[in-house]
Amino acid sequence: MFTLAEENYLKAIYHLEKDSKVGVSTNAIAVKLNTQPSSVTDMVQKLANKKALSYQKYKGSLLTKEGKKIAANVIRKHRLWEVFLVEKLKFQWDEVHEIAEQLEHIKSEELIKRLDVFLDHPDFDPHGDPIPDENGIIKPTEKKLLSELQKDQRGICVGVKESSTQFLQYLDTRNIGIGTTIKVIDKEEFDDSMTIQVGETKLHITDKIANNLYINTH
Amino acid sequence: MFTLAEENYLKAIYHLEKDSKVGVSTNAIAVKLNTQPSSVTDMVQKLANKKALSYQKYKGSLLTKEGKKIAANVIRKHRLWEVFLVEKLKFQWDEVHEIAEQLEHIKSEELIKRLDVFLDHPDFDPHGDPIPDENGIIKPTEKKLLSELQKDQRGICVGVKESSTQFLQYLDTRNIGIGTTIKVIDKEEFDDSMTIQVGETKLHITDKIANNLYINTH
DNA sequence: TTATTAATTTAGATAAGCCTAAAAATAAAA
DNA sequence: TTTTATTTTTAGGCTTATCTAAATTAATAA
Ligand SMILES: [Mn+2]
Ligand SMILES: [Mn+2]
Ligand SMILES: [Mn+2]
Ligand SMILES: [Mn+2]
Repeated sequence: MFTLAEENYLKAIYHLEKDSKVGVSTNAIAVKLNTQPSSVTDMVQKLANKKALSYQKYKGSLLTKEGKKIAANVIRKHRLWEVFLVEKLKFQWDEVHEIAEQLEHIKSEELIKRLDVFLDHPDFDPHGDPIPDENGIIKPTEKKLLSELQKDQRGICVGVKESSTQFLQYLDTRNIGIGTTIKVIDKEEFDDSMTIQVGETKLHITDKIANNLYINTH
Repeated sequence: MFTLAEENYLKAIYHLEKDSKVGVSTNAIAVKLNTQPSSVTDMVQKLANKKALSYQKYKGSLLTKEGKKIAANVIRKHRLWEVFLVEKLKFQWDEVHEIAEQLEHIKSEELIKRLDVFLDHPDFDPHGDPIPDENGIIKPTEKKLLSELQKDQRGICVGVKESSTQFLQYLDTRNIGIGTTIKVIDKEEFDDSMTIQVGETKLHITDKIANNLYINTH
């Protein structure tokens, strides 16, 4: 059994591991969890004892198979609850993360099984993030950043990379959401800004925006 | 703000206070929460500092207005979640308590407000217990114990006093639930057992059963 | 009313999860 | 390859929520 704090560490390390094959640094974990590096050292040593990750002094941490499974399951719960909050309780997509941070730690296999059924086995959360299955498997999806699109290319917005309230509300006011069709009208090489078409309206966006929107071009 | 542990103490004291106007004894709280009396002393002193209850050495504890409000709100959340689990996720009524014990501590006013709407403002939980409103008010309901009924009286089962899995499953196998009409066919003075009619079938029950079923005779 | 028993509190520990400050190891720069 | 800077760990503390054992107070019985 893993405590709430332990689950949060595993989840953080899971997200940080994503790209790098090399050990996740103690400092990176500390930044992500808003704690001190010394606290992280304590905890990763504990998690190493519990076989949830492998850890070598000064070399960082890597989740074990077991650790990955725990982390993926917490993420599964987080995202299923977010779907529930948006689909059933009619929350906005920028309001659900904090609550899901709490709900993801509720312990009951049966609860999640039934929630999944109740929500009709959703594949993605309200931010377009994929929901791992019961075994922690995430099926890969076709998507690229809007910034990677060329002039005149079009696609459907399938997710956000950032999901801060600020960014989500920015998108809301511009009528951009999951499912929205976006076409690149023009790209400015100098500052990587672009003009896009959303519905009837043209919009000029900075690279920061274009780097945080996932698009499916198929 | 109150911690999970503090909320559990307040809830326990709230339930224990129900009848007695006198202070709730330290030992009673310890028994209810399955802790040692010394732990209770520590905690009630802390809660007294936080103005959630009044406490005098050797005299027990009594919730303040504030303490009662916190407790009632936790109970409100517990019962709303139980309704959700049974009505929406199709859990049995004997399966929901443990999960609700966790869910009751999720912190979000908005969540509960919306859950209440989603469930269509239920007045009672799956065990027939009343759900306090946003102000912690519980409207009094007409009910008496089945054991208080006289021969030939009839009524509708509106709640259970005990709600252990064992008892709830006992009722399930005998087709007794909230809403079931029960008629007293006969009462045995010697051991307080009774014969009751449930649907087409007659059933002989002990005083222990009759003392744990709430009946509305109107 | 005194002696005994029961209830309650205090004292002192422990584990989890965090912190600050100092020491040690590694990485980067000169 | 030294020196310097950065990262990471260790040492020592703190808070919350527990516990056990001992002391104290209240209740009950003789
Ligand atoms: Mn989220
Ligand atoms: Mn999300
Ligand atoms: Mn319950
Ligand atoms: Mn209930």
